[in-house]
Amino acid sequence: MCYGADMGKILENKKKKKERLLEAAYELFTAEGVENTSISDIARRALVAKGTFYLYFKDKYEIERHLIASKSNEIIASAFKEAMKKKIPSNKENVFFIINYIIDFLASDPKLLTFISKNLSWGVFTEAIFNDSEENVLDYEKLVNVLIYDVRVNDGEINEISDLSKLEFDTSNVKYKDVDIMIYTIFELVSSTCYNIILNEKPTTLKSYKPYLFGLIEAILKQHEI
Amino acid sequence: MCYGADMGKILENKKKKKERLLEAAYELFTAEGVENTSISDIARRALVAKGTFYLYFKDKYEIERHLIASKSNEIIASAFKEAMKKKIPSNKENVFFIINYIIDFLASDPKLLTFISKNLSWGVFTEAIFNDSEENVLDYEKLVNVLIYDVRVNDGEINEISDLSKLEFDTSNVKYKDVDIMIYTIFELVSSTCYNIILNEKPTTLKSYKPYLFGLIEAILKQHEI
Amino acid sequence: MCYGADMGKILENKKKKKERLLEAAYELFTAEGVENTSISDIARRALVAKGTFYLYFKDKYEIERHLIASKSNEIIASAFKEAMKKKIPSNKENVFFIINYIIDFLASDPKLLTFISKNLSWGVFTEAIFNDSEENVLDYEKLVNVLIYDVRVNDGEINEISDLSKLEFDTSNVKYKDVDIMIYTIFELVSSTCYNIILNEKPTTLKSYKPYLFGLIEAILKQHEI
Amino acid sequence: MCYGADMGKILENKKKKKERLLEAAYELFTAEGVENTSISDIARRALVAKGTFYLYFKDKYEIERHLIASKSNEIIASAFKEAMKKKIPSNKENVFFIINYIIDFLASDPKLLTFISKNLSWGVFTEAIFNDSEENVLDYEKLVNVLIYDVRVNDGEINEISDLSKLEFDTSNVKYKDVDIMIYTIFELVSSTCYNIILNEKPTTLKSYKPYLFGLIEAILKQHEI
DNA sequence: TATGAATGAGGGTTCATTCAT
DNA sequence: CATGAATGAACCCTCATTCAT
Repeated sequence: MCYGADMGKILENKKKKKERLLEAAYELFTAEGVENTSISDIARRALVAKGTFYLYFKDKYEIERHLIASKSNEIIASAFKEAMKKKIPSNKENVFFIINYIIDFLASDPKLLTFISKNLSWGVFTEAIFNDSEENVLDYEKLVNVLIYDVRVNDGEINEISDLSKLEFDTSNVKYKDVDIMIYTIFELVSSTCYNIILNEKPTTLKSYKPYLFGLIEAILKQHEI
Repeated sequence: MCYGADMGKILENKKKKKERLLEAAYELFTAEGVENTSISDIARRALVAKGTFYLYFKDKYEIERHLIASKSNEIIASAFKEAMKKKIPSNKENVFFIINYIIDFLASDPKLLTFISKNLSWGVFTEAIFNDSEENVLDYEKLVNVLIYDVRVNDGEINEISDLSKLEFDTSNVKYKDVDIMIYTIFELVSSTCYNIILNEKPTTLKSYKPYLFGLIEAILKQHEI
Repeated sequence: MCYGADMGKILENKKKKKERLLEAAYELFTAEGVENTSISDIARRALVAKGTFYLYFKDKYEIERHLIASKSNEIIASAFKEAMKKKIPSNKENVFFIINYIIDFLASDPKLLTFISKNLSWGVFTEAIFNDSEENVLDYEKLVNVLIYDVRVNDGEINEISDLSKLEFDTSNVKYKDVDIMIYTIFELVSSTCYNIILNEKPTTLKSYKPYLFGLIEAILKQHEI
Repeated sequence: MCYGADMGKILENKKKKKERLLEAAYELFTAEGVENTSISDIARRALVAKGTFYLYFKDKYEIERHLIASKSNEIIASAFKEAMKKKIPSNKENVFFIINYIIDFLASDPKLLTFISKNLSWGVFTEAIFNDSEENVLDYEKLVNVLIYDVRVNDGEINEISDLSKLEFDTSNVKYKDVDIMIYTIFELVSSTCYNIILNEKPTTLKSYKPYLFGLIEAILKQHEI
């Protein structure tokens, strides 16, 4: 029948379908919750037959994992990009900028926050970073650099990502030990405390909480200073 | 269903049916997850007819809330009790003792940790404390005292629980401001960071993480010192 | 998309399934009553999976409405067709013929009578006629013509169905006012009185009741003569 | 235990419970519909244990039949009583008065109408009259007298109720044949036509319909005049 | 590839009925 | 007589998954 169409178009179409499924799923997940969304719903919204879903994803949870990974990376990558632009010289200021960027981003999109936070943990996060061979993968190495080192770092010297604790750059007069633990702690502190505060303004508002939060992050950095 | 001859057992069952349902639900929730547990499963495991479930609980989530509240309170209450026994004079030491107790308790019961952590947030926690008029209710007031004030505090002076931030006792030479935010932060920090560490020993072991954690708690306390 | 080759077959099959469901439902409704028939029963009898039912009908009552409408229309349409064939010149005789036809039809199929009479009211009847855009729809306009006007009526002149009371054709020397009320009264009288008489022969037999009934219908017609 | 109490009180209490159950059922049936009312609901509203229901009624439908019979009789009896009071000399006027009374009564209580009309047919009606040995039984004989004979009728002459067709009183100058059929027709005509008209004002209002209705009743009476 | 009709297991929920007290 | 906890069958409905087209 229609098999005379050129292959490029078909492939493009295929890609588009996956994209549409992801998009549809995201809209439904954020609006109704993952548990209240059926594969039928997703397919219907993507204007795709139900059976087609299974050509791209195993089940609802695979699409969920995809979304969590890509949405997280999206946020972090854009924070990272903005930080790069600013060329902030101080490590601490860089960390602050990035975290502040992420918090404000999530505060401006509570549905995304709800979706991400209910599912995202540091475990999922690092898993996504290291295991996902897809296009959205974040360069964790660079992230760390932006977060805690001066951007003038020599790239060539960091290639053993899984051994972050050994990263000790001399790019400023401050060095850190146990960088992975440090990042882990910051990540968990920020995500867990901000969730309620953004969504319910409890026990206080985001604005009035930030001084405490950044004070603590400073303390975490100090803890790991050598 | 055939109950056999022993009437005493029937009576026992009647009295403890709710207990049995809670117990069965807890076992299934921790083993299979809440979403993968059906009311049928719970009833079957509790050796009770499916319809009987509805005599005690509205749905799966009511039983879940019950369990979260009671299990949390159990832990916190026993930590609190132990702390009382010790009569630790210093506030900081008290806080450290209680948090350490809870962490070790959860580390010794990973199933409980999985269940609690997936469901417990500070919001649920305080809700449980303030709204639940059931038997397991924790005395939040005393908890706060144990956590941050000297135990010799005069109880009569604290009765406005909802205005925790105004509690400023002169029982030690240290006073705190924004106590609710302080507790919130500690709670979220501890629960979110310990989850992965206990269950996966990632990014490090509990033992090696504790110094960082308690260092941070100390920083939080210092932040709120007046 | 392009798989339209055997769509005809699929659609035909679908139509058959709907038919089977309707048939099964009808048999069960007449034998056991609507309230005593479950969707499971209907699906089982239609040799179809339970879930399949929901592909065609929202619930038991949708199928019931379908059946009432189609069965009623079937009867009335065939009465109407027969009357057309006869080319009876007198209005009154036309009305008598049609009503008599319907009564005899129902008397010959008590199950249908039970089903129809328990559910059919004039409200349902007219609703079916005007709102249902399906294949079984009766041409109410023509029905009215056959019932009370000479069949030589010029169709073009009647197109405002909702304003039946204004239909006043000069096709015979008799005109009627309040035609809708007239039809309503005849409909209700016939259906309510015949129900017991056909099913129980109480308080008399159908044969001996007919003179009274048709005498009354004549009186109704006379009431509305202008 | 309480078996020392006098029997009168116990019996009275028993009667009260039955009464309460009937009352509760009526309220629920009219408000929610019979099918949407459970035995639990009835018992709860009657402030009686669920098991107690079964001491008085076999099931929901027994209580329904009770109610239909008693409510119908209530209406008819009060119409009858009012007619007696008026001492209307003419048969026709008597019939008109009673029917008008009933129609207006039902029009003023649509919930009762819904309940009665969905269930009441002439069959149920006469069954109730003849089979029910309870307190609310209507004196059908007197009813007929009031409806179609002068009230000065000699009671002694009518005692074969089941042979109503033989009742031919000389109390006015008008005699009727086939009285049972006559009453049947009037009953069915009135109840079926008034249902929609009262509840939906379709196809017209009650007020504007009455002339037609009473015209027809007059025609029915005339049909049976000897 | 793509489709969407069909499936049927399994979930939640209700409720008439029983029965030990 | 009265109770009401317990039962479990039966209901409705959803939905992941399959498969012929």
